[in-house]
Amino acid sequence: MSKKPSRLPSPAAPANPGDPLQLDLFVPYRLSVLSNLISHTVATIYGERFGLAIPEWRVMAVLGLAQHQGTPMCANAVAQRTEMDKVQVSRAVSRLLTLGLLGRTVDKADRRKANLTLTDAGYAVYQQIVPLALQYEGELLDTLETDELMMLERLLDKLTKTARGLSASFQPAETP
Amino acid sequence: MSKKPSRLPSPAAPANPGDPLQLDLFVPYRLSVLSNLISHTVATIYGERFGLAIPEWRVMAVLGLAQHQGTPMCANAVAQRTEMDKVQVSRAVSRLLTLGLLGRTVDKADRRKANLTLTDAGYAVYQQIVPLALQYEGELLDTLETDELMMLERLLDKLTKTARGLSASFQPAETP
DNA sequence: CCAATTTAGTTTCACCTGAAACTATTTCCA
DNA sequence: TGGAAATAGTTTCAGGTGAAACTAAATTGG
Repeated sequence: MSKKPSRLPSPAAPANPGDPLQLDLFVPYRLSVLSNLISHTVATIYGERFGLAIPEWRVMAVLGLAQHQGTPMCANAVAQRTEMDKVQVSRAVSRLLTLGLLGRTVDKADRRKANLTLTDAGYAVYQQIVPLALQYEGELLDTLETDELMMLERLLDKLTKTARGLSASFQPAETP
Repeated sequence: MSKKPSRLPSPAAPANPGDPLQLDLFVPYRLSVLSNLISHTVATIYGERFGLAIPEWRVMAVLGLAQHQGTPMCANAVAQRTEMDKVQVSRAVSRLLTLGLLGRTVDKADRRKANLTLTDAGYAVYQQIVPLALQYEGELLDTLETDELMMLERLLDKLTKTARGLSASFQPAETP
């Protein structure tokens, strides 16, 4: 008849005033536990075998793809692509430079920018990590049926979009 | 004919050697972005209005429920319930004690333990936060259809279970 | 019984992290 | 032009965090 009863079988939500909240039914909490669990495992894999932390791996991941496509990237572009902030990228890049996995060349046209590329050593590491990462993802998703996998994709997209909206609406934004 | 082609429409997974990995199709990465986005917003809400960080709120959440059920809890039980480690719990508890939101009484029978309870002030804060938390969750999930919501539940459970298994298998476990 | 082990919880240490301040360069526009 | 504002990237600072060491109490078994 009407639209939809605004989440009837709702997760944690009795939503009657005075009702308690059960943490392990609370979606933000559950997502956080899941995400931390995965990140921890993945960090262990990268860390033990390659001495890389997740931010470093992410930088390499986007640069590896850029390399593949022949498009050099500057730190700022990496930051946008990875959704990390520029401080994190700056630090990850400097560690990767020290490790000799990255090269940096100041842009001729705009000397504030520097193009980042994987060195041969960096690309070799990249080519070792990619299959490991995909293998982990594969094992994680292996118990899901095809329809569940499709829905997971869809849910990640929808929730991320909604969460972005809520983030913006809760952090009022400055009006200078 | 056979089981299932082992994730055909797989997310990030071309899985052919040499193929690149596209970060924004990689499920662990996407989950991390989503979870961070949500945690950040939620932390802002709790932080601005109550001066509480997420670990503190989690401790209060489980103690609030325990209170509701008349079951007092010690720090260790809180740690298990929240999936935080005991260090984190210890710190959160001591901050909450300082804020006067928690009371602690050393257990008569086992003087290593201490029962933790929300003070009246703590319970008052708890009762203010719960609706805010549920409201945030509600808004986050509001765009989902009923079937999507049910699938979300199921996916969180399945993935968490699988991730736990993978975590164990990647961190060999000690054999003393 | 009492030494060895286990358990509850705290402290230490070394590192990570985000926000804000800062430098260097470029762009904008009066 | 040339000074104000914007942009790329780094550094600083003030916490937060986990692993490991530590304290205190309780349990175990010889």
